[in-house]
Amino acid sequence: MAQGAPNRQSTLDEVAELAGVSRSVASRVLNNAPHVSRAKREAVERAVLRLGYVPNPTARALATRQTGAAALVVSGEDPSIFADPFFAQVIVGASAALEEAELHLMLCLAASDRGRRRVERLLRSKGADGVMLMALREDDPLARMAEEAEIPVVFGGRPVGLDPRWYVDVDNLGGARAATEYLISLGRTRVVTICGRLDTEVGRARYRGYQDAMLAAGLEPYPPEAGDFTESSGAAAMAALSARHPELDGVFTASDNMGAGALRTLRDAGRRVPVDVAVIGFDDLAVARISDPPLTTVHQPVEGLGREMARMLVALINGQAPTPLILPTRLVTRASA
Amino acid sequence: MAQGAPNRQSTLDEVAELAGVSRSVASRVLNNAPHVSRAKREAVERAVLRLGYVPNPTARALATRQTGAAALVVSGEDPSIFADPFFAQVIVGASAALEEAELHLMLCLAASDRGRRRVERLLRSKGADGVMLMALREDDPLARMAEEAEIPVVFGGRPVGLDPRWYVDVDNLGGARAATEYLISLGRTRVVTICGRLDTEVGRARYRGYQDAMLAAGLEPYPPEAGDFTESSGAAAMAALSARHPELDGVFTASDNMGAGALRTLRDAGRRVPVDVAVIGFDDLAVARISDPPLTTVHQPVEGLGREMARMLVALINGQAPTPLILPTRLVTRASA
DNA sequence: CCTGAAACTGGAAGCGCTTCCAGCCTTCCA
DNA sequence: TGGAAGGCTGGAAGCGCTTCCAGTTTCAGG
Repeated sequence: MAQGAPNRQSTLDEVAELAGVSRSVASRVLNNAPHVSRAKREAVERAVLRLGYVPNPTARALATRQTGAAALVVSGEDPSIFADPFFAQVIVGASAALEEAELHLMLCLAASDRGRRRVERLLRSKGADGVMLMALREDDPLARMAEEAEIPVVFGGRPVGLDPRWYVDVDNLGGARAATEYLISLGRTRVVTICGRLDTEVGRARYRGYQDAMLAAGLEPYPPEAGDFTESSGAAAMAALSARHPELDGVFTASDNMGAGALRTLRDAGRRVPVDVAVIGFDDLAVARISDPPLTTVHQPVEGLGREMARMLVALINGQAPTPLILPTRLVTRASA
Repeated sequence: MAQGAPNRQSTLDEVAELAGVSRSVASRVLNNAPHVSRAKREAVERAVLRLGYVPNPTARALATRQTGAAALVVSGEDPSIFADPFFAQVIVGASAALEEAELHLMLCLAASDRGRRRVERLLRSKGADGVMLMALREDDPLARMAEEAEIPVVFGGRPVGLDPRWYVDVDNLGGARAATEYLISLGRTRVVTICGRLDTEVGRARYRGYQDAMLAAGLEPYPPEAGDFTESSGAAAMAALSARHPELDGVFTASDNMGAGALRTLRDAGRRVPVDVAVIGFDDLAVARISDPPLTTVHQPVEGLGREMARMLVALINGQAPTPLILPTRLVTRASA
C-alpha cells in the first residue's frame, strides 16, 4: 500500500480533514506562513504525505493572481529563425534563472499573425506574470502591445526606434568596433562588412561599430552589404562583395553563420583565409569553432543574456526597479584573422 | 478615447451587466456555445469590445480543469545539452502543432535534481494538460514518474529499457544501416563507427544499424567507440580510432557534430576526406552543410519529430487513441562520402 | 488569581469562469 | 386556440486555494 495512489487528485480540504484542522491552517502550513502551532503543522505534513497531496497550481493562481509562469516571446516572420542555436542558449540561461524563482517558462514563437494574436492575448489577459521579448523588428506590432501591457516586460536587445524601460542588451557596437579595429591592427585597410538586417537594432549597431572603427582609423567605411544572419546569406553577400570590391583584404561579418558562409565563398573562389582575406564573425557559436579555418569572432554572453533577462523580469515581478543592462562582448582570436 | 483602456481587468460579470444579460449567457457567447439568441449574442460582443474584455485564463482553467498548456520536458545532466540546435528545431515543430490546438508551450529543462522535482510536481499536480518527454537516459527517474502520471505523456524517442505506450521516434536503426551500407557500396571495407552514448536508445540503435549492415555485407563490425554527440568527443574518438585501426577507410558517426569533429581530426592528421577516409554523419543539421568537406549524412525530420509529438499529445488530450510513430530517415549525399 | 497582549484558529468571502438545471417563452401544429 | 416541443435564460453551485477577520486560547506579568 505505502502512500496510497489516489486515483482522484486529493484536495486541501481532504488534507485538512485528515489532519483534523481547518483548511486555512492547512493552507498556511503549505505556504510556510506563521501562526501555526508545531503540532498542527506536523499533523498537516503527515496528512500531505499520506495522501500524496500536491496543490493545484491553477487554483492557487486564481486565488493569488499570480500564474507562476513567465513567457519568452520570440518574434519574427520565419519560424525557423528560431532554430538558430542562439535562441536555444538564451533559453538555457533564462530557464536556469527562472527556476531559481520557481517560475515556469512559457515559450511563444510569434511568427504567424495568429501567433502574434496569442501573444497579445497573453499580455492582456495576464496569462503570465511577466514577459521577455526578443528579436523585435522595426514596426513590430508586438512592441506596441508590450508597452501597453500591464504586466512586466523585459526586452532582449533594444527594438529599433523604441527606448524600452527595461532591457538587457549586448554591447554590439563595442564588439563590432573591436573586431574591426583588430582587422585594422593586422594591417588590413580594405575592410568590408557583411552586416545583419538593418531593420534590427543588432544589425544597425554592429554596422555602426564597424563604421566607427574605420573612421577612427582614417579609413573610408564601405557601404553596408546586408545578410539575414544565415550561412547562405553570408555566402551570397561575400560573393557580391568580392565582385564589387576585388581589392578587399578583410571582412567583418555580423554573425558567425554569415562568417561561415563567407569562408565558404572565399574558399570556393580560391582566396586564402587569413592570408588573402581575414575574416571575423560575431556571436562565438559552435560553428565558429568548427569552421575551417576556425573563426575569429566576437564572443557575446548568450546564455548570460537569457539569464539576466529572466533575473530582471523576476525583479520586476517582485516589485523592484532594476536598471537596464548592457552585457560586455570580447574578441576571441582564432585562425581566420 | 476609443475603446477605453480599463486600468483594472474587466470581468465577465461586467460584460454581462453592460450587455444586459446574465453571466451564463455571456459565457456561452464567448465559448461559441449554442442556446443564445442572436440579439443577446451581439449585445455581448459589443460589450466585450467596449470593455476590451479578455477572459482570465486561470479562472477558465480552474473551471474547466484544463490548463491550456502542454509541456516539453528535456532531461539530461548537463543543461547545455539543450543548447544543441536539435532541440531548437524540435521546439519549432512542436510549437507550430500546439498553436493549431490553441495550447501554450511550457519548457522544462530538467537538468538539476531541483528541475526534476519540478517536473514531478507538474506531472502530479496536472499543471499541464499533457507532457512531451525527450532525451531520457537509462534509469532516468523521469521515466517512472511519467508512467505514473495521470496526464497524457508522449515520448520523443524511446527511453532505454522502456516500452512506452505513446512515442514518436526516428528510424535510427534504418538510417544507420543505410549509411553504413552506402560506405560499403563505395568499396570501403574497413568501416568503423563513432557511436553515441550507449546509455541512450539513439546511441544503441545507431550502433545496431551499423552492425547489421556490416554483418549483412560479411564484414566484421568494429567494437563501438562512443562519444557524447558533441564535436569534441567526435574529434577525440576519431583520434583513438585512428591510433587503434590505422587501416580504416570509412567512418560512420552517430551525429553530425561528431562527424565534424572527426573531419577535424582527420584533417589535422593529414588524411584526405573522402579519398583516404569516407565519413558519414547523422542528423543533417546546419553543421553538415558548413563543414569542410560538406558532410554526407542521414537526414532526420527533426522539426517533424516535434510536430508529430505535439499532434499525438493533442490527440491524447482529446481522448483519441493514436498509435506510436516512427519517422523515416534518408541519406543525403555530399562530399565527405 | 486577574488582565492584556500575543499567538492560534477556523469560518467565510472571495479569485473569475463554466455548467447544470429548472423555469420561461416562443413557435408551430392540430 | 390549446398545448407540446424545444430553444433561451439566469440562478446557483461549484472548480481548489488564499486570506481577512473575528473569536478563542495561552501565557507572562502584576
